[in-house]
Amino acid sequence: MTDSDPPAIRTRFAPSPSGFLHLGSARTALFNWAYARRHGGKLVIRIEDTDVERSTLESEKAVLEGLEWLGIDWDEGPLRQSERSERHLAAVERLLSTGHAYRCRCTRIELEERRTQTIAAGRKWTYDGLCRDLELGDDCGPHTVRLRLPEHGELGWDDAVYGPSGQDASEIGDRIIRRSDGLPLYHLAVVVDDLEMGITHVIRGADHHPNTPLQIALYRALDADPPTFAHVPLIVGSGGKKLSKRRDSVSIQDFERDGILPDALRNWLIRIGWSCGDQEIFSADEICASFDLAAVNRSSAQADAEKLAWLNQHYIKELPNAEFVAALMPFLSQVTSQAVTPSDGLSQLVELQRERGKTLVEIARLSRWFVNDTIDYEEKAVTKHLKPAIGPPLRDLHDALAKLSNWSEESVKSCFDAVLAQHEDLKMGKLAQPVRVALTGGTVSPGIFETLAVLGQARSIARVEAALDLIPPA
RNA sequence: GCUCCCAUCGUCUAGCGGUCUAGGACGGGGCCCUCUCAAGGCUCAAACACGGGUUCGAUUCCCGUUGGGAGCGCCA
Repeated sequence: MTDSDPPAIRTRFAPSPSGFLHLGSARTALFNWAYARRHGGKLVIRIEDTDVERSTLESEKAVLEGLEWLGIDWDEGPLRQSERSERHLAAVERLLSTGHAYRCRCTRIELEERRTQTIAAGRKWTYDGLCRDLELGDDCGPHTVRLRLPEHGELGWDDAVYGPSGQDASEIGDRIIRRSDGLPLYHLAVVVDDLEMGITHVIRGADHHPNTPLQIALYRALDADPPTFAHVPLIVGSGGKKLSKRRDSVSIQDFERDGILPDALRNWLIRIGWSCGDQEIFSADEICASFDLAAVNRSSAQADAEKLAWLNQHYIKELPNAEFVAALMPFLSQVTSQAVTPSDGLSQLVELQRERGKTLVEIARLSRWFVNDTIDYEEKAVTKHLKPAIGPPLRDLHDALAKLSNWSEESVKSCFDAVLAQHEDLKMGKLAQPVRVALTGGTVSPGIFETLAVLGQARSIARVEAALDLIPPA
């Protein structure tokens, strides 16, 4: 590599491990991943776990598993920010020695007092600089360290999404970068980490946009070039309000539990705040081939569950049979107390149910009649369709079905044809629904011949027989 | 309160001064198909927040209003 080569692209995803992978974080991760993949770069994972109160190993695991489930793979990490505090502190010392930072003795209570006064006077609070020129040494007692900002001057950058952005240094004020207990603060840690990890593109939520001027100042004080920043619009809930844990599904695990396919969720997320012509369906490869920061929107977007459902059904319809059966298995187990095992019948059933449900949960629910030997009859269905008049034709159908020596959609259909011919006033609909109730307990199922075929002769006949007994006497 | 950001159908979006009687998708309505439910096909309704400029011409550029959002910690 020569000096003129552009540096290889390195993006990062830096979640704080708060118990689960949040929807918004997941999309940020996806954008970082897509951008790195698109440009042959690397994605680095860094766990921002300096908040010991909230950070646990389990929650870190949950976040990582969420990424894997979504199909997001990374090249380096996970690194832990908590293990890098020496590097952060070294940077503070450097800043101190170059005069870009100074020690501050102001206490929390003093600060709080001055802040409330300023705000009461209707002014924005920035540090008033009391310790700024005191040139306090390390022996000055309990103290924090503050970054020394220029009095004035634009702290600007060209955001890859928002375009030219920035704020005047006077709006920021001298901010604390090392706490009085000696621990580094977030903004300092982030800048040092991104710098030392060689991150070229910081793609993160737009909630960080207002924090960026401070970080620009930090890069300058550290005598380093800032990376490219790209702030992506926030995902909001219905009504444009903040996503709430109560109202909305906010954790990736929620979607998995609700029977959403990872391909569908990934497709849904990538299209929130980003588009590529009229294309709606994006495979992982297509995302990697076409994702572009310049096409990212600037306004926050609502998460639309209906669109996700549609995408999910689309991917359900495309899933290879074996994968579909495997994906459905745990959901089937939830709707029956019987053991569910893969079988030819199950493989066939799944083909019939593909287009009848939008989630795995829904498809499992629609398939209860197949995996359960005991039928839950819907009372309304029974009283409506199992009436005395249907007794004789149903009996005839039963007998015809019982005589069949080869069991198939075609042979079963011939039995229906025969019964219909025998009973002149009987229409297909009048016969099919009672049979459907007999087989499934309800009024909803795939085509009646297909349902019979997949259920098999023995089970079908037994169920029709049982239904015959449910018909009240005339 | 202060600073910053955002603003096209209900929702996600296309549009980068004339191509806009504003396109696509989800959702909604209707029709067709039909043994139920779906799926599928066809079809309809639905938006440039408002007010000023700039311009021969604004959805597109500028300013303001309104509405939303974010940030203002010895949290991350």
